[in-house]
Amino acid sequence: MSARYNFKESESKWQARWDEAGSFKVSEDHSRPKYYVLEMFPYPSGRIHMGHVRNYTMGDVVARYKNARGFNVLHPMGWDAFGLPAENAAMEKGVHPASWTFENIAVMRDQLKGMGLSIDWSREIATCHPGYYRHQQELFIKFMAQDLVYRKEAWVNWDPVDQTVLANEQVIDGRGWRSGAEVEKRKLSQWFFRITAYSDELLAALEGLERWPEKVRLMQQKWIGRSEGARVYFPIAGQDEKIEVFTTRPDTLFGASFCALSPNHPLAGRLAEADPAAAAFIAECNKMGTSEEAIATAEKKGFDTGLKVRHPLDDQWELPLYIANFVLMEYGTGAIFGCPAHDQRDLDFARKYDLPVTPVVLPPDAEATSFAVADEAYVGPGTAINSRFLDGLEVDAAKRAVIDRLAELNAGEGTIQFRLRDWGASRQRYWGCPIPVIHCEKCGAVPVPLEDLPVTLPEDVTFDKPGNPLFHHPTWKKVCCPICQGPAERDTDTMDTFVDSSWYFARYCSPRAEIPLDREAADYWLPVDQYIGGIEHAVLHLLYSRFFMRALRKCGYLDLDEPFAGLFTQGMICHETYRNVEGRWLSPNEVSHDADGAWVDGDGRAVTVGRSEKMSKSKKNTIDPAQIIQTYGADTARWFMLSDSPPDRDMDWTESGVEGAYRFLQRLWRLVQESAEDLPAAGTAAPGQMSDGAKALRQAGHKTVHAFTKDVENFRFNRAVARIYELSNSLAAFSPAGPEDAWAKRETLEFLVKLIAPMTPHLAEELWGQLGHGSLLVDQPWPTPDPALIIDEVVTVAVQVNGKKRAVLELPRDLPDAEVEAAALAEAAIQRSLDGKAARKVIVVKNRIVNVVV
RNA sequence: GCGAGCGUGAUGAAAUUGGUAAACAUGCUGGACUUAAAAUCCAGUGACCGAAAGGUCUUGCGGGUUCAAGUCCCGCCGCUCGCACCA
Repeated sequence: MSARYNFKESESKWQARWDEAGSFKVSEDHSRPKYYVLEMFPYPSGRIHMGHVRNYTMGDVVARYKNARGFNVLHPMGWDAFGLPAENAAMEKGVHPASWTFENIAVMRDQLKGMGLSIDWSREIATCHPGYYRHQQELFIKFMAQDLVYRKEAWVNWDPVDQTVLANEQVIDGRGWRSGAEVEKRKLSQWFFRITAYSDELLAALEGLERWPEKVRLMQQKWIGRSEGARVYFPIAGQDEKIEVFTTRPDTLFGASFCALSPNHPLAGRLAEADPAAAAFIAECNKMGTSEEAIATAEKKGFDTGLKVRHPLDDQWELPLYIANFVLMEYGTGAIFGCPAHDQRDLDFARKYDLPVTPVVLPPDAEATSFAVADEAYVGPGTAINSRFLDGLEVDAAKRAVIDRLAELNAGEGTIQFRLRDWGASRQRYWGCPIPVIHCEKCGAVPVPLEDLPVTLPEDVTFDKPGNPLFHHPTWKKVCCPICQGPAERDTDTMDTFVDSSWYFARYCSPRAEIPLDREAADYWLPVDQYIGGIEHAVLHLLYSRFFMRALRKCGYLDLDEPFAGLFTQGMICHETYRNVEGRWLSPNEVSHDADGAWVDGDGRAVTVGRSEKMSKSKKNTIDPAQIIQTYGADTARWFMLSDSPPDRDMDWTESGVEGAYRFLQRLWRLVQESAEDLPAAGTAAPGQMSDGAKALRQAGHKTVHAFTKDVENFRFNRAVARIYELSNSLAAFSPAGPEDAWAKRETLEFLVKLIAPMTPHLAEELWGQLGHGSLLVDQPWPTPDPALIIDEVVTVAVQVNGKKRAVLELPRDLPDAEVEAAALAEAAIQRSLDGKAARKVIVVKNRIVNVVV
């Protein structure tokens, strides 16, 4: 018997045992309820980071817990393996993206296995493998047939550094989400997923996602951005053309004083061809930055086209038509009507160009004769004024009335506008899923016949010039048209990597199937019961996946709307930051304490300690999990990850915290070592008599099982960990007075070991063996507390006088209120506080508190 | 600007959802063991007054509701995140 727990030996031993036993391999089993636990799959960057450790530890706790509860648990792992970094590595280091990626996967797979995760590795997938992406190509073709994928020429966000198109979701503050380069506008022919076909459904179904964080649902709701309003037509005076406008406030139509076009509006473009001044104005608008600063400070500017438009409800009424810098082509129709009295931007614009400001909504407490708008537009509720047939109507009624009238006159109609736009998914990159389409001059864009899939990536590519290596490849794109057999060209774009991650969770159900999804497997396992990952995917990945589910349904692959029934978003891992005297960032292992306890760098120079921030390479405040696992073991890393900080909150990684976790696990091991010999044999029946101390210990054990279980169910892992500390303190303080007491100790120790099993599985297996069991703990059921033992017979009741605690009483549980009151008033400390005064009122809260009011 | 969240000891945090504020841990202080250190074990640790018994104060700030407020309501202050010229 050694004096210390040898985690290295133990961890590899148990990992091998589980592997031999096939403990985590699962298949469809209709005799048991299923549970699908999934953590967001990693990008194979080369090494796992602390965020992975936290993510996969939490998922593993859920998976192992559900397994012990008798569920058939699917817990798979794979690789989000396409993407730009592989191409960057190819350019920088001259390695092929494929070999770079697969080498990274090999390293990271070993690292993850070292964590002791309960993963069914037989289901591993990599999105860059033809065995995966060939099915994605099939899906793409099926989507095309259902009109869920289409091609159009569009203004796109062009990242000049990465030389590729970005989706709107990937443009952050006018910059590429990956490169950080300022995004340009370009017009290109692109493939789009028709996500807007489901705008309404994606929005409405959010409500049913009860096990999703409110925050994420709200973000998606805003992103989809539904607004009700009207489309209104303004005929151009003297021409046979009309301007189409979207408004959410058709009730303010009689307050209109101008119309304005976006600089990118087709009509604006035509005007610019004839008018150099208009062209100059548009050029100026396009130059303006899209950064948040530029937008916030931008002045409203317009260019008077000289054209007039006629009011849709009064053809004698003409309004000036401007081109205005604040009108977006991407939203609505790219044209607006301006009602300055009730829209702040319109008001700013009207003041600058001296246009009329007519109030048409009267606030509830204002006088029609005196109400006027000065510098602030009125956007609140009220009744219509100066609005002819609408006068006197409330805003909502006025909206309905005006929409009816517009419809009668063929001058407009009620409509619903979404902010969400179709998902542009073409990328001018090599390391992605090739778009399975052939372009033929005669036949157009022709899908590759299914029997010709996969369209594989050529291996002989070069990365010596910017742009798309597939496009530069000498032969790859030259093919025959599948329809007319004439010369044709492959589409040389690849799919956005978010396509890969939009259905991988479904592929895990039948990872080796010859078809994209095996219907039976998908029906059994889906939806994912618990999905866990970072909040950064709140919109992109989670919205695309929800769309994909519906698209798959439409193509007949499965019959489900929502991919993720439960979602948990974890917090980030933070660490202190360090800078040397020159202000350069230093990593935690470049700094140390000197003799006086001050931080110094390797040369003994002073180091400035900054606040704790999200671990990042740029600030060099990362800790390598591999090093931690090497030094302290996987269980310590896992235990610390779950301790202290609530899982949805950011947590601080500290050396002392890890050491504390390590010491505790050692302590648990010693606790079992020291007790094991004196315990009755495993499985011995409960004795009749035991000491009060032993009874109290049993009670503590059963209560802990009860509370711990609830904590795990509710993702309160930090609280669960604290309960283990409490129970182990009780155990350490307990010394059995005889064999009956030792039985209680065994029961409690076994509870403890079973409870920690999902969190520190290797140590738990080891201790289970030490307690004399030959079975694998991973096959043991979750413990069940005795309901009789989780209720106290004696309760502690606080007694207050006027709300201030004056005494604490130990009373039998459920004592009648009158007796509790009598006991409280009889207490000396209470009598002293009352100081002879009579109680005016006594409030008794059962088993909890008494408040004496004087 | 709009929306959401948060604010509790030296620190990470608990608080049965309106009922004993600070569980558990880290750190720190003292002690035991040791030639010494580490490890381990024991005790203490919100602030103030007091020798003690005990008392007073305390959950960002100010009000309110209530027998009772960290928790509910109103108004400020601060921090974090998301969206942002969305008609």
